[in-house]
Amino acid sequence: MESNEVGKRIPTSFMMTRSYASGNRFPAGSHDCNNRMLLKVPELEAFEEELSVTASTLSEVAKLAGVSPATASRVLNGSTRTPAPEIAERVRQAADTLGYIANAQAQALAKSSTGLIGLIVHDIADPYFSAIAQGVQAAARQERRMVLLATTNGTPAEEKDAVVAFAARRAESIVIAGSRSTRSEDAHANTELAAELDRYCRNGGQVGVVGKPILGVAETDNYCTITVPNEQLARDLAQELAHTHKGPFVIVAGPEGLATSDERVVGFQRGLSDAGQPAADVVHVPFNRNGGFDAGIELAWRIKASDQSALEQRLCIFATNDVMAIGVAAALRDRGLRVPHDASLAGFDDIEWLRDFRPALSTVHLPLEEIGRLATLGSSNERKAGEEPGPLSPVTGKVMLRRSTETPHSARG
Amino acid sequence: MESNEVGKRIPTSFMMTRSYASGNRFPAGSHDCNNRMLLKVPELEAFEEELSVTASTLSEVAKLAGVSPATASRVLNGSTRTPAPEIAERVRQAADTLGYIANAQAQALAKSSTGLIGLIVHDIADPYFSAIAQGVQAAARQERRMVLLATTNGTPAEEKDAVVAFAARRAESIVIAGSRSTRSEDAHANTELAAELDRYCRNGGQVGVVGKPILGVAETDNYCTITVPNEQLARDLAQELAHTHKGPFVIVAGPEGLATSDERVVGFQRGLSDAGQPAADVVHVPFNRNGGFDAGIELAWRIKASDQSALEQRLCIFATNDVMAIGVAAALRDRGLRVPHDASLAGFDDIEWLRDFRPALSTVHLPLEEIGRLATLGSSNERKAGEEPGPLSPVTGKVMLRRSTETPHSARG
DNA sequence: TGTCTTATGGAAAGCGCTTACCAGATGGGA
DNA sequence: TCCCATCTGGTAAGCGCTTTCCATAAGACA
Repeated sequence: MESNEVGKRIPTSFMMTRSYASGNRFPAGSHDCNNRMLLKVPELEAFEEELSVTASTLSEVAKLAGVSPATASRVLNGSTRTPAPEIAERVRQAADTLGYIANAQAQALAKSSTGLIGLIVHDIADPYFSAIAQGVQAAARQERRMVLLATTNGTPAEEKDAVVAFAARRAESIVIAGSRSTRSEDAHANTELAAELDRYCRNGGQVGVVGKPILGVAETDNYCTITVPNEQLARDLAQELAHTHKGPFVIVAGPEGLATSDERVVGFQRGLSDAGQPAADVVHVPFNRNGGFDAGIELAWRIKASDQSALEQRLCIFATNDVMAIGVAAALRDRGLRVPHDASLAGFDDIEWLRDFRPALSTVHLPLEEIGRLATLGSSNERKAGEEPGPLSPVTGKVMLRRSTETPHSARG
Repeated sequence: MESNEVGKRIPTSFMMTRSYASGNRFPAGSHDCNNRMLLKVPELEAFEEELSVTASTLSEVAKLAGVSPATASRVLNGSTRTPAPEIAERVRQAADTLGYIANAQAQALAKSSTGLIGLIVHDIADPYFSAIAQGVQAAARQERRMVLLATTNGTPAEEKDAVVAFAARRAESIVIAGSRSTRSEDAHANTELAAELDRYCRNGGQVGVVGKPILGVAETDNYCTITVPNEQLARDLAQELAHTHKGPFVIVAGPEGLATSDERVVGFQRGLSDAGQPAADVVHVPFNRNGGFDAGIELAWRIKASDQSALEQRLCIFATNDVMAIGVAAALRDRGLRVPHDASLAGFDDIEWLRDFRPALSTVHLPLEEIGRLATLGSSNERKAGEEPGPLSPVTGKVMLRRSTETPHSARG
């Protein structure tokens, strides 16, 4: 195929000018200051189909409809001004013929509103986060926005990267879920995250945080926190458990410095103390199923070493989240111990898919999906007129005592 | 506050010209052909902070660095041309001072490449999908792209909407997971979905489908299917089960017309027939936990009505996915029946978080995360040079026989 | 019939970038 | 010393839209 160098200087001959664009990739466009390429007529047929290779543009539609791009825009993409019905129909027709799909990027640039909302989670495969994601997604749909997803493994550095990426994409709001780390080795990354978030807010971005506010971010109107009363709930849980459980308590917690876990530990201890019980031992392990499993192995050892017939020696294990609790349960089972027969076990979160787990796990119910929804809505511009900027409708949880913490009727044997 | 009507006709007085943009929302910009607004000096201080309200632009950086935007672009956003080190440094410095973050929308428009990948799932809270999402996310990160998420509840109509939305955003590829529906009431929506997908492909978009190719989409190079050998695997499973199980089989399937489920049903039946067993009864329920539960209630009834001491009457239940199997298990337990004591139970997918479920569920392992990764990579332009365009590295599953299908040693009682 | 207001379509600027092309500078070889 | 190839930064066009402003047409009213 003979193709001339592209250039506006080349005089248009009888050859047809054709839309070329960058190869045939989707987001088409070329940057020859003149993106028309010249092809010889004989070759034309072969490329007939490629003609449509470039997504059609508003002006193409306009041209086909015989109107100006302004008019086409007005009819196709809602505006205060509504062109005459007859014209509108023609435009719509043209758009249909061409299979026109507005370029959201261009619209975003022109209107400076992207309809994007960024979601940052530790791990989308974790049921805790996927439940929240569900809520975010639902809220986003309701507001006709799209969600951009980023997973970070819980490292502040990656969270920062995600914030930057979202900021670059001009997401209108960012929802960030997942416990903050207060560990010293994360301090630097945390500061950077805060700075980035802060800048994002100052630039008008809205952010919704699930859990603790991120340290160092100015609490502006665009900064909304969905506070989960972890401490209070853990305290409630401990108190309720202390009611029936007479033996020692052990807490299987996440790494020290993981805010959510820490809060739950503190609350639980406080609850014990309220009930006149001695403080619980705390084991720190990774904040996931395997962490729980490892802790469970340890504890199994301890349980076996104790006098298993003495009710006052029976252990009550509190894992700071459900997934860890499951790990603990698996480990105990693996070691031939039974819950609640040989030990009580409680978790936190009330992950939905655990409802069929047996023994049914005592835990603290958190309305995860609702939390996601609130964080999204809270970080939405919709929430402007006449609402307090503070933590909107605080999330409430509920202690759920189930089988896993029932005290066996008789002494164990 | 006194503010004049904006307009270029207003002569600049001693008043300061200030960047205003649309409110103080992030993706700033205004369309007064002149987006400078005039504020009286006294009011100025109050808005001092807002000055930075508009994210800074490349030209601002360029100006500050005393270079042209072209140069700034070249140093900041990688190009073949690298300006002199001294200049580059100055630009970087300026960018830093201004807290410049490139506007990805604008870049996308100019470069016509968005780095976006769209993911369509039925339900992100479903562990099956969240596992796939995990893989997609991982692959996306690897290719430095971002994922846009859409959930559809499995309805083709919403899937179509999602495709359109992604096309509008000029996502470079779309990964679509979740069973296709072949039900007649979905036929229309399916056609539309196919048409949309087809157009998307023709426009150069890449699509990766998990499971069955979508009917009616031309199989072009940009269309990649990650085929899951559902039928074969279900067949394998049936054969293995038939080895030890002597009683009747029942299949708890999703709605008729759900491709994935249908395939598994067909495969299972074939496996039974291979093994010389009569075909299984099929119960159709929703393709989720509750569907399984309902079916389980039914089956419990049937089990109880049968002679529970006769091994030849013992039921083996195959649920076409793990989540349904869990529902069945829950229902049986609810009715006082035990697995595998009173019936065998098998699922499909090998959802990760079921590993701690007891009795351990026999199932077919599918590398879900890998599937997500493959679908993403497969629909990536990276996969261009010298690779077959067909279904790349077919996914392989594996039958996992576990406790839930063990035949009790003695007759039941 | 003439003037004024109100609708309506179009021209064009601009959103924030990238990049083809250009012009000026620099250096090497003849 | 002159010419040419090479390098570098800048200029400006253009990505695909939206929206302001303008011109014109159409009524409204006196």
